[in-house]
Amino acid sequence: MNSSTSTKERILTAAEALFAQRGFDGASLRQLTAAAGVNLAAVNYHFGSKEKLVEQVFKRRLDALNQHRLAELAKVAGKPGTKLEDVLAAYIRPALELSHEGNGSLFMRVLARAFAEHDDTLRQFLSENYGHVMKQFTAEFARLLPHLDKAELYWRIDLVTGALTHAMSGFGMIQRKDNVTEQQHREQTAAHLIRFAAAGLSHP
Amino acid sequence: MNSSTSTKERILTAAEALFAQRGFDGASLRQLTAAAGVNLAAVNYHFGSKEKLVEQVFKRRLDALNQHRLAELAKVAGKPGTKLEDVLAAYIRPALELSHEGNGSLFMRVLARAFAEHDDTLRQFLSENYGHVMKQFTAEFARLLPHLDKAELYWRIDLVTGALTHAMSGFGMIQRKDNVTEQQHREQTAAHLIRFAAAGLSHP
DNA sequence: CGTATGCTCAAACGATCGTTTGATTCTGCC
DNA sequence: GGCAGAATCAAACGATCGTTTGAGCATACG
Repeated sequence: MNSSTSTKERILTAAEALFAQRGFDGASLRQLTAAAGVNLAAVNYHFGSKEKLVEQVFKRRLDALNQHRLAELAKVAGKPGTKLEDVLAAYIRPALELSHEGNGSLFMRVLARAFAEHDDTLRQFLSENYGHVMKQFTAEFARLLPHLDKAELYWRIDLVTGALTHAMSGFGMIQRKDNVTEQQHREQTAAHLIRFAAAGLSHP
Repeated sequence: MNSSTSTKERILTAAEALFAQRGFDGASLRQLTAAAGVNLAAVNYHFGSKEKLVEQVFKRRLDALNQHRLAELAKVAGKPGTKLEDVLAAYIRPALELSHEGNGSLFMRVLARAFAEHDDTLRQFLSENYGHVMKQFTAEFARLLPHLDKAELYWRIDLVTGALTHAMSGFGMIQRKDNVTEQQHREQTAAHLIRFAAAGLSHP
């Protein structure tokens, strides 16, 4: 049924890369299928439409991300010794580590782009996949920050998410230097982000 | 030469709104000119091309934003009594207040979208318009945070910018309630952001 | 008044888009 | 081997895109 990698998988990988570079509208199916080495009609045959393909590109990565995040959260949630930094690490590290799986760093740009596209159907799709994850994290944050009321906590988590999204997309001034590996850079980013977020979350 | 508002101005205003809703690629010149009440050919006549129009949409707002930011910074930079929150206010408030000028809130989405689009020419354009502003703010931050080395400071400013961009675009969980005006909501956002950023910037 | 200039307009151009079609090739099973 | 269904292919479809064209209208100046 498959060659070394299936047509479907090759399309998803090429789509992720091309969407990251050119955007969802900017990347045409002709560029996409050419990069994947498949026929133009393959996308509509396997996915039904370009829009469905976009959803699948997201689903493939977001399912893994959410699973990873919740697994890390489960290790520390509710435990007596848990620190704020531990929960932040469970929230932040899986997102940044997504770039370690093949071509995952491109997905970060896709994700950041999706946030900006502000497309309602896509936004709803993300909300459905993110909703229960955010709920669990918020509950644990609330446990560790009992002096904050709910509204105040929501504000601060939102700002943390903003900083994380920004850092994930790699748009900022901070660029990886040639003498550090991508993994080292990611760990630096995570460490900075966790300390920054912890200070921003817990200040009186 | 002009009607009540000139064709050029009507195009710019309609473009800003439509770009925010549909994106740069998603908004067609036919939708745009129809919304502006002008002829289809007017865009190419007055701006030369769609791409030039995009640049002008940015330039109109970014010039005002940079001017406003630098004016606020000049009030506090180098002064002995200046607090970190004062510099952050000069950095953050003009960005959020951009939404008070007509239809300015739509521009925030356009800006956030431009960050995500990652288009190199647009990125370079933003860098050229932002570069000297960031330099001046960074210098003042460095003065008030002498215990941070340059690399550490860059990291933290980058994260602040991420949180600001996120808050500006209004993508987060935090939505304006019906019982608060837009101005009140913007001031709440600014206050939260400044305190959050101050804690994240100045932590040991 | 005549004319030059700036602007607007309907119409068309070529290009590219996502999608569909129908024939062809590949694959697994009896 | 032969057949059924899945998969791939080249080709074309209609729609929409940004841009260009050339005629028509307005305004200002001699």
